[in-house]
Amino acid sequence: MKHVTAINVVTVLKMSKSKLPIIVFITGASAVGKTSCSIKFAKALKTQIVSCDSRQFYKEMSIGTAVPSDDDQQSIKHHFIQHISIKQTYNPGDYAKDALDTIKQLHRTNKIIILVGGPSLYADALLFGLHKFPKISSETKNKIQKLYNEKGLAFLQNELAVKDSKYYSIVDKQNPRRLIRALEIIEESEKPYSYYIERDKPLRPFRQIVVKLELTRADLYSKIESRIDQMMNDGFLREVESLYPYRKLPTLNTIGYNELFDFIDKKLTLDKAISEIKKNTRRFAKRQINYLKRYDESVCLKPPFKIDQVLNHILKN
RNA sequence: GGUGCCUUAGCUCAGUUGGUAGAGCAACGGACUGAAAAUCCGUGUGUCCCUGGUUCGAUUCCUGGAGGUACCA
Repeated sequence: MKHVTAINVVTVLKMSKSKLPIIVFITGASAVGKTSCSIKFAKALKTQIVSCDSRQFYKEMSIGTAVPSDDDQQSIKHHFIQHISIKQTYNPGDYAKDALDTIKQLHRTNKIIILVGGPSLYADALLFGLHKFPKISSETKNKIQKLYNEKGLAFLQNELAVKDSKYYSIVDKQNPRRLIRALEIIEESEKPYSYYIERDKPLRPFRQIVVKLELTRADLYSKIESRIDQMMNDGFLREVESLYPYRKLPTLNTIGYNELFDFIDKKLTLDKAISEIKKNTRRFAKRQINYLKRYDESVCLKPPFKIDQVLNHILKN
């Protein structure tokens, strides 16, 4: 196999058949080593990093979300790290719009941009686009939420079955979030949810290379444990205490923060809270690994996560 | 050393009046188009400590071991 090193990146790009600029999406489970890998690759490619980590967006959260260190952020320019407040509402659609603007700018000077973050709806929204949906007013949100609170899941199921039987046949009927979302769209626009998802998705002006970082389950779990111990040493509890007044905000419904709020409320001992954080992070990692399976066109890397394979992939396709 | 009790899933334990077993937690698998570190769904993974006996059949009853535990010495 032809050996490609970072030194001839320029050559690789010239040889690449595709004229489109490229996004290399570095992803994988929690604690797999995405941050350090992305910095390493960004240095090799002399480019910048866009984050799609939905918890590193927030100014007020840093220890529990493992944001890149100041040194790392100084050595490589990062975008969408701690750019908004937990008091703002922000969703994958907002992010995709913002990030698309930034990426268009960056692609003027860099043919390759690094995107980094766990696999998620935020990453999907940016990389592959979401369908265009109407904006939901807070009145509609409150109305549907109230219906659910007062009349229950079965009522939502019946509503959706009547108003959008097509989507009803494929939706997860036990999941209130899905039903609420669809009913919000219907309420707001008087068109069925399925109408929107049948239309074409917006095209993206770049080529996506998905790079999955992989560790054995045992290695991943032990990295998760030691990372959480490190967070506690770094003062994670103080960070959570400072956010206690905002604990009801949806954004703070997050692994780590939840369990430490319970400790502050004396519902858990500190040891129990920490072991719960570890357990919930393991489960989260499993969900992420599951989600990764949808990216069938991808490059899988095992430690030490070298860039060669990625460059070869760009060359070959 | 003696006596009692215990030994069943990764852990804590239930149970089978003899027909090869089930809860909680953990674990594992999956879904997911604007709350996504969220939300939702599914799965029992087992030399029932070992040994011999009784029995058509023993994880269950009996013999003898082993390990644990409590009390007495």
